[in-house]
Amino acid sequence: MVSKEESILFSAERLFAEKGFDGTSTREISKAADANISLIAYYFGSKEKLLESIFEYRIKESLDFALTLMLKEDLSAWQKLELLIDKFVDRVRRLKYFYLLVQREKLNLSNPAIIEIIRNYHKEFLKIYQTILKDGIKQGVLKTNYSLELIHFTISGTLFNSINALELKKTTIDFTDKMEQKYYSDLKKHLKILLKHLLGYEGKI
Amino acid sequence: MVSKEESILFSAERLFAEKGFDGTSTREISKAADANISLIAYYFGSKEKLLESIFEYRIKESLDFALTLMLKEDLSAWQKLELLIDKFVDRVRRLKYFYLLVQREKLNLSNPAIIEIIRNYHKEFLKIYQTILKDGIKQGVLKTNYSLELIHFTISGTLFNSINALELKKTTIDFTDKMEQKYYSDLKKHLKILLKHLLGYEGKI
DNA sequence: AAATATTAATCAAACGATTGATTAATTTAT
DNA sequence: ATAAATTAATCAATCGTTTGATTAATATTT
Repeated sequence: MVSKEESILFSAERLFAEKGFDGTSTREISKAADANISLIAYYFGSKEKLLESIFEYRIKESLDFALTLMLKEDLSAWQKLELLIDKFVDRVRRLKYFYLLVQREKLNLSNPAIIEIIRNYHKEFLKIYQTILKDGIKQGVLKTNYSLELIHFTISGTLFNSINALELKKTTIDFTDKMEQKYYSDLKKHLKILLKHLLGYEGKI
Repeated sequence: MVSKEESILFSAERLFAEKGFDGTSTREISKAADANISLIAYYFGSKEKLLESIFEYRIKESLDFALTLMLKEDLSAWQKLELLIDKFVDRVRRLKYFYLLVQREKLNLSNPAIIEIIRNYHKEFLKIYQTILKDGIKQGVLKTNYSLELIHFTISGTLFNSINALELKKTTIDFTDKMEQKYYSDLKKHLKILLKHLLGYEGKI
């Protein structure tokens, strides 16, 4: 059972992702959540704060997702990178509405609280690369002084473009589970190849 | 001198890019364009059709940009790819508002006419890669059977992420012309390195 | 050449509908 | 009985669009 509060949050997340913040009315949200319109103000304060609540909700679970990865000390630097790719792709796939929303807000820059969250999220990601990379160089398995920011732009850009394109394809072509599965495994492989080249890894993928 | 019609189109392009279609009111557009609000309906029919007009206007000049590149038969396949990168980056930089708008509409999928334009644009781009690649393989300078679509996702994803991030950085850091120049030349270099790896080019960049 | 008719461009004002938000009343749970 | 959750009704503000009128430029007729 989801509470009305959660129902509003999840419905808004999907609608904001699909139609944009300004393209979604509070009445639409309340209808989708099967909740009275005034409950938005009751639980979240306003439509704007509802959007911020969505980010806070999703970001919270996102932080330790990366941290737990770093603690797996039995893995090599390259194995960690592979795991990072796999987990990150799965996560974006699972939370596709939220990450659609993130992409939208990245273009918007209108809500300062959300800009700050995104900025921080970006910084955290670079830290993860940094840590793994340092280990990798010490282990002698990675050799590079490539710009981590450019690498991140390439990885996340490829990931989001691919997933968005898949959703677009789905509107005209009937994708079976098997086809979608292959699409995602091809994508993961491609991302690993990119990292391999950019970080100078010479082992097997 | 720009006509009122052009003034409306350019103002709307900038506002739609910065604040989104739904986040921009017709009154805002008319104010920015210094034109009466009713001129939107007079020249374009509606707010929605104004958006479509912006796409038609920009797409028109975009098509022959790619075609003229293909006609330069004195260049090697790799030189064509380098030129493609350079020109494309310059173009996105010059028309940053329009390409912001394109990114927004890629997430939206609500206007069928615009979806079709974007879909077609994507297809044209793949054709360009295809043609250059075929030449490159024949010339023996490129060797690959890599997915052209994944390559395009990587190139355009990196490009857009980088440019968006630059705009975000500008809101806090004071970027000089020199710094921005370096940012873009680093980006071009990075995109060429990506292509080099993915297409199996072994010459100098 | 002068008078008339037609068109294109622009305007202020108003339209009905929808927006996010709030109120006060009511139901439900503790 | 008190507090928390939910509701229907209502608010002022803004939305995209349309209206009828006016001006200036162009085309047609006399």
